[in-house]
Amino acid sequence: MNIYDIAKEAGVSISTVSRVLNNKSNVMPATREKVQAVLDKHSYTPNAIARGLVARSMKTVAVLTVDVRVPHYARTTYIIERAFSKLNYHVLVCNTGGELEEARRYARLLAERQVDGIVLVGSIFNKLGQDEEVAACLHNIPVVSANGQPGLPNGYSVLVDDVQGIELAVEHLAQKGRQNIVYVKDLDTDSAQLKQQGFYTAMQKRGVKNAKNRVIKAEYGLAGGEEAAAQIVALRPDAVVCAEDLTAVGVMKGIINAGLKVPEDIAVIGYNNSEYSVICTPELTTVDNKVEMSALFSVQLLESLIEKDESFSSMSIQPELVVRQSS
Amino acid sequence: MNIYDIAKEAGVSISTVSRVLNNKSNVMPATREKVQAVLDKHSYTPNAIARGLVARSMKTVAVLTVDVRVPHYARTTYIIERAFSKLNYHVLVCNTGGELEEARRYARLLAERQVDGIVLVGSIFNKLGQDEEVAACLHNIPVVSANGQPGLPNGYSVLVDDVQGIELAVEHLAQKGRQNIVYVKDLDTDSAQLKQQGFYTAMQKRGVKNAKNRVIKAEYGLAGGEEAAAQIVALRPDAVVCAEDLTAVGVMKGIINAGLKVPEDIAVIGYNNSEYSVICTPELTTVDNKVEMSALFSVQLLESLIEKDESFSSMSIQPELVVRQSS
DNA sequence: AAAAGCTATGAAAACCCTTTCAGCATGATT
DNA sequence: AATCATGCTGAAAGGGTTTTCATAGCTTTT
Repeated sequence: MNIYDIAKEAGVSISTVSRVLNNKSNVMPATREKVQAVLDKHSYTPNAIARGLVARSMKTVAVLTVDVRVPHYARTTYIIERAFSKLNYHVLVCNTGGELEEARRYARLLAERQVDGIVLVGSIFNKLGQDEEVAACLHNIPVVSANGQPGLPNGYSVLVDDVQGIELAVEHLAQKGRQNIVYVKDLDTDSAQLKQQGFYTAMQKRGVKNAKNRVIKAEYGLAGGEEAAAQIVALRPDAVVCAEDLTAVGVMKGIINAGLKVPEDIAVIGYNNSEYSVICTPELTTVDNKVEMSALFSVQLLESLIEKDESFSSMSIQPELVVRQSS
Repeated sequence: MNIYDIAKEAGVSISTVSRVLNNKSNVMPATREKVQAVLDKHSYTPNAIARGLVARSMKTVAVLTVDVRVPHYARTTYIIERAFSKLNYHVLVCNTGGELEEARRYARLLAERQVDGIVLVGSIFNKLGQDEEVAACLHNIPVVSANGQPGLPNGYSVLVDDVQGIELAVEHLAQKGRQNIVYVKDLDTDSAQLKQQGFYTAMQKRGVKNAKNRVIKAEYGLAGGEEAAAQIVALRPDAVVCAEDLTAVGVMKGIINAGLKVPEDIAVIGYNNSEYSVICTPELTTVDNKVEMSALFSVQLLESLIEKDESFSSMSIQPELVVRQSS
C-alpha cells in the first residue's frame, strides 16, 4: 500500500494524499475526509525511508560509546534517547568495544546513513578526530562529545571539570584530617588524565611533594581494585581516591579483606556517583560528575547544531562531592 | 556528490558506477579502475537512504525496552547490538519507560521506518500484542521477545524458565537446612509471575502449606528492599528469596541494619546474576538467568526470521544457581 | 563467412515520497 | 461584465540508488 494506491482508491492525486498525510491546510474538508477514510481503511503506514530520501534526513542520531553496559554510559544513553525521542528523533546505539577499527567502521556507516548527528560518549573518543578516515567521513555531520572534545572541525563539547572533581575529593579528605592520601588510576583516557592532574594539583596545594609516588595503577573493575589493594595497604595510607566507582569498590573490598576498616583505617572515595556506590558496604563517598546533566546538555547542543540555530557553544560542568560512609 | 556526478566525471553511466560500488563482476578492469579513481578522489559516500528505498530495508533492527539503564537490559542490548553489527545491521534503542503509550508510538514509528525486526526486552511486553494499534503496526515485522512471548502472529520467543530458576534457589536453601523460607516479589511482570509460581511449586514439593503467607511485596530497588526488610525480619525466617538482585541487596542491607547476620541468621538469594551480586557485601547468591545467552538466541532467531530461513523455532533456556556468600 | 553466444555498457524504470508550479474554479472588486 | 485575487487540485520533477532489459561489439562455433 503506497500513496498511489490510496490516491487511486480515493479518486484524487497523490499530491492531495500527501497533503492530507502532512496535515497541510489547503485541502477541502470533504476531500480530506474522503482521503482519510481510505487511509484509515487500509491503516496506511507512510514509508519513512522514502520521506527521508526527500527530506535528506531520517531524523536519526547515533550514540557512539565503548560499551553501553557501563552504567555511566547506559545512563547517558538513556537520557539522550529519551530527550531525542521527544524531539522526534530515533537513536542508534553503537558499541565500539574500544576498538578504533570499529569506530572507523561506524563513522563510515553512519555517514552513509546520513545520520543527523552523533554523540560521542566517553573521552576515549577524544582522539577520534585525528584519524583521517573518521575525519573524512564525519566532516559533514554535527558531532558532540558528552564528556570530552571530539577534535573535529564540526565537533562541540560538553566538558566536565574532572580536575576539579578529584580536587574536591582530596580536599574533603584533608578536611577530615587525612594526611596520607593515595590515588588509584585505572583507565587511560583523557578524562583519566584530568583526574590524575586534579590529584597532583590538590596535593601540591597541600604542600605534598612527590605526589607521583602516591599514584597506583590498577586494572579497571572490581577484581582490579581488589588486586591493587595489596599495594595500597603496603603504603599505609589513611585515604584512597579512585578514578572509578567500580574500582573503588574493589579497593574497599581488598582493604577490608586485609583486615582493615573503611573508613576508620582507610577512607575510600570513588568517582561517578554510580549506583555501585550505594550498593556496596560501606556506602561509597564519590564524586558526582553529573552524567545526566552532561547528557542533556549534549542533546541541546546537538539539536542546535542540527537545526542550525547558530546559538550553540561548548559547555562546562562542575562536579560535586557526595559524601557517604566510606570517608 | 551523487552517483550521477561520479558517472559524468568518469565518463560512464550511473549503472556502471553502481556496479563498481557493489563489486559486481561484469565490469572491465580498466573501467573499474577509472571509476574507482573518481570515487576515491571525492571520497564518495553512498546514500544508504536511497539504497534502503530500493532494497526496502535499511538493515535496521530495534530494541524495545523499558529502560536501558537496568543492567539486565543493558547487557541484553549490548549483546544484541554487537551481534547485529557483525551482521551489518544497525540497532535502534527505544526506551518506553514502562508507558504503553510510548510503546505504541514506537511501534508506529518503527513500522514507518521499515525496520527489519524488533527485539522485545522484558516480559512487560508480553501484553503488547493485545493492543490493537500495536498489532496492526507490527503485523508485517518479525518480532522476537528475549524473555517472554510477544503474543503476536509473527512473534517468536526465547523463553527463560523462571519457574525453575526460583525452584533452584529454594532447593539450594533447603539443602543447606533452611526451613523457614520467605519470598520477596517486587515487579509485576509475567516473568515475575513465573518466579512466584516457582516459589509455590518448590514449597509444595517440600510439603509446606500456605506458601502464600510467605510472600512479601516490596517496591523494586534498593530502598524497596530495605523497607521490606522490617516485614521480613518480623516473620523470623532463616532464608529469603528475592525476585531481583537489586531488591535482594536492599533486603540484605535492611536485615543487617536490623542487627542480624547474612547468611548466619538469614540467607538471601537474588535473581539475575547481575554485577550487583558481587559488589554488595556479603556477595549475593543468585540465579543466573543467562541474559547473554537469551540475547544471542534472540539475535539468531530474529535473523532467521528476517532472512526467511524458515528454520526458526522458539527456544527455551534453563537458569543456573550461582552460590556466593549470602547463603 | 555467417550464425550464435558472450561480455561490457547504457537507458530507463522502479522504489515512495514531497514540493513546486500551473491550472481552474469560485467569489470579490471595479 | 471584465479583472483580480483566492483556494483547491493535479501534473511533473526531484531525491539517489538498484535493477532489468536492450544493444553494441567481440569471440567462438560450424
